[in-house]
Amino acid sequence: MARTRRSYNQYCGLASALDIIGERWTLLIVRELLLGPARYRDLLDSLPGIGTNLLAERLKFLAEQGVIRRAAGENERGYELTEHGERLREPVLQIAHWGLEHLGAPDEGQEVRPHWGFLAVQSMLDPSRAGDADECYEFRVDGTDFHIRVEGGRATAHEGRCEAPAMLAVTDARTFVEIGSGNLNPFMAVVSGRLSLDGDEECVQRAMALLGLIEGAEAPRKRSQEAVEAV
Amino acid sequence: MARTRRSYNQYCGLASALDIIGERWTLLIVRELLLGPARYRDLLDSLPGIGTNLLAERLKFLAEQGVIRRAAGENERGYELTEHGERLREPVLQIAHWGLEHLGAPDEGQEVRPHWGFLAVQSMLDPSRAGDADECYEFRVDGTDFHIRVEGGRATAHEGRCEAPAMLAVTDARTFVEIGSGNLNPFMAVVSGRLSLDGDEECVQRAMALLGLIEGAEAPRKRSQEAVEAV
DNA sequence: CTGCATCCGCCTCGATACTG
DNA sequence: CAGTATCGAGGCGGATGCAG
Repeated sequence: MARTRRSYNQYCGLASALDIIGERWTLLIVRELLLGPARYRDLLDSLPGIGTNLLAERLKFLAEQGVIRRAAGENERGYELTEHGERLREPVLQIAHWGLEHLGAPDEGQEVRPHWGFLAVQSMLDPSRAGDADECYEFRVDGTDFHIRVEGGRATAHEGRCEAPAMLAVTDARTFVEIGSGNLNPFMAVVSGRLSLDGDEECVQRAMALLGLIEGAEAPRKRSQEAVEAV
Repeated sequence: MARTRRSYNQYCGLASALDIIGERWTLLIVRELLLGPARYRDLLDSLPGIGTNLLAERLKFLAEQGVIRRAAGENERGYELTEHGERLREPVLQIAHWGLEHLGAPDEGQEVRPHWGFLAVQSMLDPSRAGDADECYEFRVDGTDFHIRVEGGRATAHEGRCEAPAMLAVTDARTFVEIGSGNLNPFMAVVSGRLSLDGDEECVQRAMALLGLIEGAEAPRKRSQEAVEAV
């Protein structure tokens, strides 16, 4: 007897979306796949506490709903987002950005993964702050490398290193996310030796501004795009 | 014995956000408050199936976390979003927009509320499509009125009616959301008498285009703002 | 080893009854 | 009207088993 899945039974876009991605762990699975294809074991490792059965069931359901698919690549087996799932990137990044403010100092027993730093950077990136510069900033977080490329007034995040970065930041995942959360000032982190910053001073300033880490210092970050207003 | 709240225990913005707004019903409560302050009873009515205890607990927790507060207004008692909660508007609207595609034809037993139509409009509004026009479009959905004002290249949604609307749409909530979901063509709805459209033809066209209902017809809607790209 | 399925204790959820 | 208290049902978390 096919168990009938729990639903809000509301004819509303949000309720419909939450029927799909509103269950426990689901958006965290999407988060992992936003950072690239992943195998079953990778997902288990990045989601400590999830039951193996739950992960399997979530994956199957998300595939049925067209949010993810089994990666077709030869030696790149595993799961990946479909285009439909990929369209969750923007809202999920914005929610991640919102949630950064709720992070306090890292607690014992709290898991951290270097690639979450990559996610944090993507959520902090404010494209409207990209100036006329044409340069890139590289980050090395616990062995996971990524960079931001500013080009033609657009700022984009990419995996891996880049050539001739205008700024190079080296740190551990915990420190990186703690800076993003606003609980740790990046320059304090340098002073305490937890972060290494190389590059021209102005470039460093631009990189920090691009991530909303300076200029407005402790003020709550706010995305520039206020698309819709309701009164 | 203070019960320790369930948490993902991950030092990550998204996990932190989901610890707050990831539980069942929570984002639907936020949805209701995005549409304006509401009393306890209003929320119960708009969230059929929620337990009274759950609603009370969610409200208390959201207030503790600074997402909502008890409305201070004299005769406007109830709950409302804080500024912090208000910053969930953009991502929540985008998720609602994403979920619209999953809505099929309205099912028996599915609840509909007129103000969800207002939400759908806000999620469908693509500000980049606002042209040079200076006009407004009025909607009357099962007695709930709202309008879109296009002015100075910006499109904003508002409650209530407007003066001299360039377009007036009158329909019921179910039909309205069904059109937004892409399952019902607005002109077919007019033909079948479920929707009444008044106004200059060009204005109607502009209004439909603004909501992504024509031009690309059945193609999946897509927000114009691709803020961050990851490769 | 990967990708699940099964089983079980527990906690959250959903519905109802009850109180200020 | 605005919640609190209570309790059964079911989803979740963890351990284990098993097929490819």
